[in-house]
Formats: sequence, structure tokens, C-alpha cells
Amino acid sequence: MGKNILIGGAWPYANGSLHIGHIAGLLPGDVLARYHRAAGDNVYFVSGSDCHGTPVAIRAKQENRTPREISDFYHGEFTDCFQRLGFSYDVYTKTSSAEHRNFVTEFHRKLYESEYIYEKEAPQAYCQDCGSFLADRFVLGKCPRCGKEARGDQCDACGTVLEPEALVDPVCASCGKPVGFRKARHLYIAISRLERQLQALVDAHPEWRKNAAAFTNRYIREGLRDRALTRDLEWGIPVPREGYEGKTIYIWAENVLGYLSASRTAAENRGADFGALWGDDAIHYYVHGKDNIPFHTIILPALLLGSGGGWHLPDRIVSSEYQTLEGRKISTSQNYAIWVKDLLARYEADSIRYFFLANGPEKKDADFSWREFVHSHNGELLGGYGNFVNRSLAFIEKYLDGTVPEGKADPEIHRQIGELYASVGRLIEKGSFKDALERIFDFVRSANKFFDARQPWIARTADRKACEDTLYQCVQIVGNLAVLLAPFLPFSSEKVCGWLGVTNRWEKQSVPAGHRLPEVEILFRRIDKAAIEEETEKLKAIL
RNA sequence: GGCGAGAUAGCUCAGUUGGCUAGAGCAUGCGGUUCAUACCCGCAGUGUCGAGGGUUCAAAUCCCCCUCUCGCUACCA
Repeated sequence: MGKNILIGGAWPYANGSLHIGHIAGLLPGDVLARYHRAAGDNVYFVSGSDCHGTPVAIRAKQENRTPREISDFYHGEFTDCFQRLGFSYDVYTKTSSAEHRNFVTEFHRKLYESEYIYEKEAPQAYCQDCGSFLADRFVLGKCPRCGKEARGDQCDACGTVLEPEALVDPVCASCGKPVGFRKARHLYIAISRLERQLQALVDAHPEWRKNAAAFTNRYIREGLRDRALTRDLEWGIPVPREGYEGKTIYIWAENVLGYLSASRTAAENRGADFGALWGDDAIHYYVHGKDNIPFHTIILPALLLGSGGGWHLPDRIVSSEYQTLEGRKISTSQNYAIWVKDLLARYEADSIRYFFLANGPEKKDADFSWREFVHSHNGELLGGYGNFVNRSLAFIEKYLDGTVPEGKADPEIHRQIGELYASVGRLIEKGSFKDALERIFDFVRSANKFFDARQPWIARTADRKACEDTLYQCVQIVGNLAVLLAPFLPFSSEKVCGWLGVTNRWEKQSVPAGHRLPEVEILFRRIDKAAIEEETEKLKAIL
């Protein structure tokens, strides 16, 4: 009986295109989803575009469009990129959808009745000129303590934590005009009172990525602060409470609930029990970059606990470090990035997936360089795996009538394959994707050695039976490699599984003797080394 | 300023609780092979394990200190 598995991929913010940093952090989610499905579990892999919030509203204003137009535009781009990269979301939606809005409205309405929610009036910076309230860090002024330039949340010069109204001569960060302060009433969630439960959550999960546990412990140690759940913004989900007309729900008190709203849609689509998915027996993974950690280990659990609905809390936090680009950090504002749509226009999805899964920022920042990308593709993916598939199948086509021969399986190789399903599965569940791929590619190398050692091209005339045994064995290896690699390289695996007539279930596959191969094509195109120079030049031109 | 993470071969990284001459893949050089997408196989290296101290019979691994990089510091995601 399959387990209920929720895999929540982070919701990319719909105010700019996706770049390689996004895929590096999100790809693990798809590997988990594909693996768990192959293993027979009930997988709900959900995500969506995060459409609300100030940056989208600002961008819309600048471009003279509506926030909905802006976010829908990027949502369309995201959907297209994810689809072409092979992301197997069960539901990919957006926070501006009716389903999400309805779910959140209902959730918040109940939440407000909880003992953890209270109302407070506080002065808030307001810019007459921009016509809007300002976030603390969008207020600039002089530090009351050291007199240096400081932001409304903190003074970098002396390190004092500030309230914006404490600043001397406060001005608006975007227009530079003086700001005033108005009293504003907001709803707050008493995260401070959930400290014990949140600490217990971290302590109960040693399997969280190290960075997730470290961040969370640090926040708790520094003392959790209550947070406002509502904002004086127009673009967002309206606060479902009397007296809050014109206010919207704070984006982080809303977008993380997308895991619930989207998985409810997914459950309804397949006529499954949404309650069971969020009950005790489920396993929940959250996959995102390290900048998202506190929102998934503190805010989301706080909302789930605060609402008192008995919701399942996060089990496994797969939080990546950052992807750098040719040794520098990616900067979208300077256009120093590689955009996913551009990558997809020139390279195959599996090549892209392979690189970011084999070299991704699992435990520390990882660098993307074109040199590495081309070498890893040509050397490992194509030269190692692609070549083994091709030399095996082409040999059969050319010399064995395109039919899988009768043959004896090598017991040692048979054992190794069985062991791979177990160890690779374990590593994927642990979030160790690099290790998992490494195991598989070790085996690919040994398979190439096996082929060489057996010299079937000589045995073909000298010892026909030995040649057939070798190729029979190689076909078994190819079929199983395709299944083992399917979570990582879905497109090429689908081809190979199709040729050999094997399913993609996570268990040892066997290709029957006598199976006729269809015409086989090459799995991966070689990337011309000249691309390294070309692509690197393009990046240098930006700097 | 505070807190956190990282610094290991040209590159990307592994190195469990300290233990033999520090590893892998890629890249590089040499040799072999030819079924295969000039592919694969074999061999060969190279490293003051960021610097400096200390603990220990023994440290990349523990302690101290320093340097550098990155991140977080909560109403930008």
C-alpha cells in the first residue's frame, strides 16, 4: 500500500523570469516526486506562482499594467519552463487563483478565532508621495544612537535594531521624500508563544538539511517575534474580517498555505482524501532555497499550529544553498544570470537536469560554469551513460538481428542492480541526490568495463554464446539504468524504457530474450566545446 | 555589529565517532582498443587539507586565534 507523500516545491515569485538558481533549488522536488511515484506511493507534488505582494504591485505601476497582468505573464512563463524541464507537478497553480483565495479566506477566518491571534495598533510609516505605507526597511534616516545613515529596521553602522519611528529625519527609500506616521491596526500571530512547539519540531527532525536546522534554531534562540498577518496593500487576498476593509493578508501568511490549497485541488482531482494527506501517516517534504527556510520551518508551522486544525507539520526540509555563476553570485537586477528559457532554447532538459542534480548546492554553495556544464555533459552523461546504452543497443541491431539474445545473467551484476535500487532510493529519500547519482554512475563505469573486458566484438565470431551472454547482460543493465535514472533524467529514460518495453517501477526490471528492438536513436547530442567560449563571452559582456 | 555556513588536487566535490603513504569524477599527459556519439579501457601524476598556535602516541577531523567568501539579521521575496 502506497504512502501519502506531499512534496511542496517553493512558489517562485512572479515578478521576474526563472534563472538557474531557481532550478537548482527546485529540481530535487521533482526527483522526489518521480521516485516516490515509481515506488508506488500516492504522491502530491504541488507548487505554484506567488503572485501577490509589493514588488509585483510596484512593477505593475511602473509598466502601467495591472498586478494581475504582470503576475499572469510570469506565471505563464514559469508554467512553460517547468513543463519543458519535465517537472511533474500534480498541480501547479498560482496564489491569485480562486481556489487558493477561497481556501486562504476560509483558513484565516478560522485562524482569527484562535488564542494565538490578537489585534494591535502601531504607528506605521506612510509616504504621502507614493501613496502607500512603507515596510520598515523602506524607511531611511539617521540612527538615533550613532547618527549614521540607517534603515528603519536596523542601523548597519552600529548594529542597533530600530523601529522606523525612532529614525531622525525619516524619508521614503523609493522617492526620497519625508515620511509621516499613521496609526494602523493589524492582526498579529503570537509566534513567541509557539516557541516550545516550534523547538520541538526542529528537535524531532534530525533529517532536516543542516542549514534548515541551524537557521531555525538560531531564530528561536534569538527569540521569536510576533508577526503581523495583515498589510495595508491593495494587491492580495482581502482580510476576511470586519474593520479590515482595504487591507490584505501578508504574503507569507498566505502563499505557504498554497501547499494546502493546491494539494486539496490535487486530491479532489483524483477523488482522494485530502484529510488523510494532512493526517498523521503522511510524509511531507518541502523543497526550496535557503532564503525560504524560516518561512517553512517557522511561519508555516506557526500557521498550522495556530489554526488548531491538527494539520500535519513538515517532516523533511530539503533546503538548498545558493547557486553561483562562474564564481560570482547571480544578480537579477544586473541581469547577471542564466535564464531558464534561454538555457532550454539551446540545451536539452535532461542535460540541464543532470548538471544541477550532480553538481547542485546541496550542502554548500555550488558554482555553475559553462566549462563544467559542457564537460559534465559530454564526459559523464554522454560519454559514460549515453555511450553504454548506444554501444549495447547498436551492437544488437547490427550483429544480433535487433533482437535481445538468449543469455545468462551474471549473478554479481544482478546483485549489484538489486543493491542499487535500495541504496539509490534511500539516498533520494534522504535528499542526497549527488550521492545517488554518483552511485549510479559508478555502476555505469563498471558496465563499460564489463563490455570492454568481454570483448563481444571478438567473441561474436570466436564464441557466439559468450557474445550473446554479454549482450543479454548489457541489455538488462541498460533497462535497469533507465529506471534508476528516471527520476533524474525522465526524458531519456522514457525513450529507453520504451525501446526495451520495461515499466518505470522502482524494482528490478528484466528484458525478455527475443524482444525486438525498434530503431534506436542517440540519447544525447554532443555539445561543441566552442559553446564554452561563446557562452562565457556572453556573460562577460554583461559585466 | 550580532548570528550562521563555508574554505580539501586545474574544476566540482567526498572525507562517519581523530588512526596506516588524503580520495572520486571531470579536466590534463602517456599507452591500449575499435562494438559505440574521436567513444571506451588502463596507467600517471600533482595537493604546506585557508594561515598560525595548542591538545594527542596520532588531526583535514578536537580547542584557540586570525584571514577570506557567502548568507541571515524577520512588514522584499
